[in-house]
Formats: sequence, structure tokens, C-alpha cells
Amino acid sequence: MASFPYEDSNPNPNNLNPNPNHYYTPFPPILDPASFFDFELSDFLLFDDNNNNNNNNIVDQAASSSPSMTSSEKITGGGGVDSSGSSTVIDTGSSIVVSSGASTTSIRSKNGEKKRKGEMGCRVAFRTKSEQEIMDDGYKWRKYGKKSVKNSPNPRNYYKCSSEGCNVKKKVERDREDANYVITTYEGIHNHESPFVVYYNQLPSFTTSAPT
DNA sequence: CGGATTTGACCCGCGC
DNA sequence: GCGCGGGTCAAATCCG
Repeated sequence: MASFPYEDSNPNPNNLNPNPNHYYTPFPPILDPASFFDFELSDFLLFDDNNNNNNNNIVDQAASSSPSMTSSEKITGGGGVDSSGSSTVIDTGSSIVVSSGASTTSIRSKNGEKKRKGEMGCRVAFRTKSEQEIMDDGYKWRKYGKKSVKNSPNPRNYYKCSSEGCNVKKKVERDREDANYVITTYEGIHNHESPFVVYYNQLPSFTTSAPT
């Protein structure tokens, strides 16, 4: 497997992950994504709030303008997450983008105090070809909102990680151009292990090392 | 019956 | 200042 950036052993001192004790992205170390996920991984999108002022448009660009290769070029060329850029490309035409979360947009917490989105940690968006919008990524999510999106016939669903004390959120929406694709955006970093990982590590026939 | 989901209302930032 | 759009809340409802 190409080197996904979700491993916590990233030696890069510029690693944007504020919490090196956990996975760089919300993904558990799935050994065989093709079997674990019932969808075709088609397009990863990179957010780089530090280097790109308009990073929020990346999803829109990838969603509205069909060629997914453009997003790949952004990632490899920008190298916002890892200057080497090599870890961002996972497959031809597919790329992953992780944001450090430096957005200045304020959000409101329950008690009324404001937080910056940047404090949410990294943000990861990717597009997948799937009939299902709900993808089991090993974490337990609780739906807390649904909104129709402008210029899109498809609603956007909002989920929070149901683990206590974990503020990771994800948004799921269908590609406005191609309903066969689902755009998933993760915000924040889990402060706990994936239940899948815990279970996985307990299996006697497997160790923590991932196969090649 | 308890937890998850639904869904309309509400809040806030931003652009005009 | 106002309207729009995105994001969140929370009561009602659903479901196992």
C-alpha cells in the first residue's frame, strides 16, 4: 500500500497533526480497505488551510468539475501536509489532503463560547464511489443534523463521534455532479482508538504491524 | 425503555 | 442592516 499519512509515526517535524498519539486521519489501519469498505476509493481531496486561502473550495471543485485529477495535482504540487508530497498520493488519480485546520471561521459550542475551526485539528475530505453514504470506518458516529446544500439536490448529513469526549465530526454528502460518489469530510482528531482497532489488536492471529 | 435518528428552529458569519 | 447559507441544537419520533 502506498504510504498513507494516517500513521502516527510521521517523523516530519512539520507534521501538522497536533496530536501525534493518534492516527493522522480518522482511518483505522485497515489492512484491506477494499474488503473492509464496500466502496471504491476514487478521490481524495486535500485541505491545506496554511497554504491555501480558498481550500474550502477544493471539495466544490472536485465535486462540480468532473476531472478528479485536478485535486491530485493540488496535493502533490502543494505538499501542504508533507513537503515531500509522496505520502499524499495513494493511487493514480487519487490523493488525500489533510488540513491543519487554520481556518478562522468561528463556530459555536453548546455553551455559547466560540471556538475556531482551526482548533478542531486536521480536516480530511475524500470522495468515494459508493451507493451507501454510511461507511463503517471503525468509529461510531451519531447523526446530529441534516441540511440541504445550495446548488445540490442532495442533502448533507452531519455526524459526531459518539465516543465520550471526542469532538470529531464528519460531513457526508453526495456529489452534486455524480450521485454515485459520496463526499466525506472529517474534522478533528479522535482522542481514542477506533473500536475496530481495539478489536483488531486483540485478535490472536494479527499483530499491530500492517501487511505489505 | 433507552439510545439513535429526524427535522424544524435557531445561531452565526459573510457578502452585498 | 439585511438576507443567505452553513452548522448546530433539541424536542419529537423511531426502533431494537
